[in-house]
Amino acid sequence: MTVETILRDTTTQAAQLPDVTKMQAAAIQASALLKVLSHPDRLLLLCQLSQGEYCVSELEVLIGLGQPSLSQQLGVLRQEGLVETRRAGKQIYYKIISDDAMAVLQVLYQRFCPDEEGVPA
Amino acid sequence: MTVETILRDTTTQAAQLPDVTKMQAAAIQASALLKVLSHPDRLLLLCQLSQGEYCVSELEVLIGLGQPSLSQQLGVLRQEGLVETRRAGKQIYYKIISDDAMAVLQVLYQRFCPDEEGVPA
DNA sequence: AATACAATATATAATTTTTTAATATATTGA
DNA sequence: TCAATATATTAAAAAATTATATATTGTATT
Repeated sequence: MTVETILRDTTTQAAQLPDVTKMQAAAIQASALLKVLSHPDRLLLLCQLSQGEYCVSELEVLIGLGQPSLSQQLGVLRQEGLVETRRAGKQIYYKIISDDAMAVLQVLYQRFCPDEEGVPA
Repeated sequence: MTVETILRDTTTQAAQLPDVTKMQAAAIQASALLKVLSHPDRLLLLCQLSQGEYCVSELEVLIGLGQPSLSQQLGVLRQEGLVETRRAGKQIYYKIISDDAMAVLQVLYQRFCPDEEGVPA
């Protein structure tokens, strides 16, 4: 089956698709973001950070990762431009600065973190 | 810094977070989905499939992947339960059956595929 | 029914990349 | 000098990539 056959066939939506080159460029960008998120520890880190700023030692306790591993994963998030740091004395605080990441996190939260009723008083 | 210190500190939101175990389980599930999506060819395939059903030979032309590689990536999508197949004669048609995947794709589309004005007549 | 071809899937293997994890060391600030 | 964090190193393991070959299933033809 040739491209022409497909494009000629008005019963498919192929003729109305955005052109493949642009889609490829977008797919490369998007998949790079997803790759960063597709790691359980990093994703958990971002979930935590989606709720506010935390310093490394707090994250270490909350996530349960050793310090070097944690710093390494935070380094990945920094390199990819998903988070930003702020120093306060000895501590370094991290927060999310990527809207794209936040948008994906929100969908994941809706889909994978079912609302639970708070424990009634 | 201890867990107790963090949880005692009402200035953080830590005390109100869902417990870490549940978050971890969700993170593992979610990151598994993201991992499947975090591959440019597979993501492009899913973008295409988000617009309807296509058979392998159509995808081969549209995505520009060789047949064995394409079948292999489709196999990954099948194994992960993201797509379903239907045989029609010699062709095998694929479509997306994962709502989770569709939800993520939709966000990606909004974020990475800027609306273009259609070519005016 | 026997043959041949088309569409798709699977297997194999070689190569290269990534990941992971542990340990050590460096940097910066109090 | 200690606490908090980052970086470097390295060994080991796991994954991805690509190419090629082969198997399966269905259709068409004789």
